[in-house]
Amino acid sequence: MVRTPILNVATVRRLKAFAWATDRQVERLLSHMRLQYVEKRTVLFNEGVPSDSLYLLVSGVAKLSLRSPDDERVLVSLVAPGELFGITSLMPGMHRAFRSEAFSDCWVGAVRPEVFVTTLLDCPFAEFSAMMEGTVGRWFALLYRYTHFQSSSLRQKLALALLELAQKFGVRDARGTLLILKLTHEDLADLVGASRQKVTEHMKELERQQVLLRDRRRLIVHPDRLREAAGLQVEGK
Amino acid sequence: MVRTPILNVATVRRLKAFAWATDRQVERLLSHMRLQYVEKRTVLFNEGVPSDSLYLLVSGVAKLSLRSPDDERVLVSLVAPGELFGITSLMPGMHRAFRSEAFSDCWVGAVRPEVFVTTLLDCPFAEFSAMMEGTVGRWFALLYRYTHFQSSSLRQKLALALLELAQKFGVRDARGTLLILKLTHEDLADLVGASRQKVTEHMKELERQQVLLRDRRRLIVHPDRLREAAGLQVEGK
DNA sequence: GCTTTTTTGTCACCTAGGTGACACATAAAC
DNA sequence: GTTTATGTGTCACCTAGGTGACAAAAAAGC
Repeated sequence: MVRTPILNVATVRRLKAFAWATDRQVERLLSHMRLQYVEKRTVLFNEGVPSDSLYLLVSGVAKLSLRSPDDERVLVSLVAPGELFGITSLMPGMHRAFRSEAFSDCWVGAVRPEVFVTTLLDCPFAEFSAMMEGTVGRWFALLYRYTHFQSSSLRQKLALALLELAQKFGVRDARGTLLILKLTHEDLADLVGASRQKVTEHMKELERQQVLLRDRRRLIVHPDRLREAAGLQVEGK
Repeated sequence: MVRTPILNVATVRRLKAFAWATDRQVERLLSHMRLQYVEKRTVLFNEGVPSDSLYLLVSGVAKLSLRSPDDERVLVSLVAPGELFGITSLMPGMHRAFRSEAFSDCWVGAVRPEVFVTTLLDCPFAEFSAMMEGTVGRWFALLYRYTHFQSSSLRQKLALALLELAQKFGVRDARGTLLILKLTHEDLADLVGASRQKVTEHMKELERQQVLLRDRRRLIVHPDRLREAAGLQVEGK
């Protein structure tokens, strides 16, 4: 039998969670928190699903992971007691970036993000989350790219990087998506952490396969074919 | 001669910046924004320095990069017009994570983060930034680890991962920092994106070098020696 | 236009780390 | 305790990608 832990202001302070909040705020927050026991290996949420809860790890160890293009599991992070996780819930309409599961038996507290924000910050949730999205959202994209780089071949990294660039710097064009910046192979190499020579080889190969072409020093990519050529699943935005 | 761009509400809308803000707010924000021309290759800020400004890229392309353990430059991201960057300034006392420089000639608008937050959100800056730190701060640590993984040897990745774990799960002990979780070599391998076998080899080697030891299935690491053994600079927190 | 510098394309060669295989140690299950 | 499953240590071998070198092509300077 498992003993339910007591979750009060003192416990929260010991966990060093919400360090910046007043006792009053913490109390109010706790009254809205559902405490749950999660057995080792149980999945709390999967990547890609809508995110409607914010979690506080009370005890045990949780794990964040993702599935790479070739179906390997990448362990992104281990979560320690006192940490908040499931942070995508603070951004409107954002889906979970990682899968979360219990690495050991855990006690987890869940709150609705609106409650979290309004009790700790006294500002409308919608405004706060728009702000988050507008500022930190970018970093997410970065984190996304880097975590997916782990366990990818150079070819896939290149594809991922080009897709990101197409999204940021691309304009539609009769032949595909034109990147409005002049990139050398060396720039690309620095971006994906590879040598210039290998990047040249792969770029040539990609041109041969018609997934991209060059007009002087400007790249034109074909996102769908690129995703396909790299063996990434073709996903709707 | 370079023509100074006009920065008004219409321009901001076209750039799709601050999409969530009202015209009134944008106007107020712009009145506090210093517009500056940054010539290609000019460094706007370096990693590690205190961060006191938030930037909006108005035109051109900016670049975020960092110096890896073995002194290579990692290109972390290219910034497109309309993007905010220098986001560390939204977290109290946080230093810049990346170097930022102009990838092409740029026009950049700078604001003080307090002004940014208070005009767009109507909530005290200190509260907002504490909140940011408490929620998103964790991701930064992740992004930090992953960007530094780029261009590191397995040995260094392992060291980086163990240091992070020591910080999260470590308790001081006569012999060093004891990690209060049971990790298999396979877990570590998943964490750094390597094969189990090679992780075993490197762990053995690290034990031989006395930078870590094992008590049953618990690790005890010596952070300073670990940093040294991996050729990471020993930096003050 | 011509010259100089930067970028591209392609070699041949080398190394870090992946893979499979298997023996041994440790821990969990009963 | 015994059995079974899970982790560890260490091979020999293979492959993706790094390195250096150099010629051809493009850009940039002038």
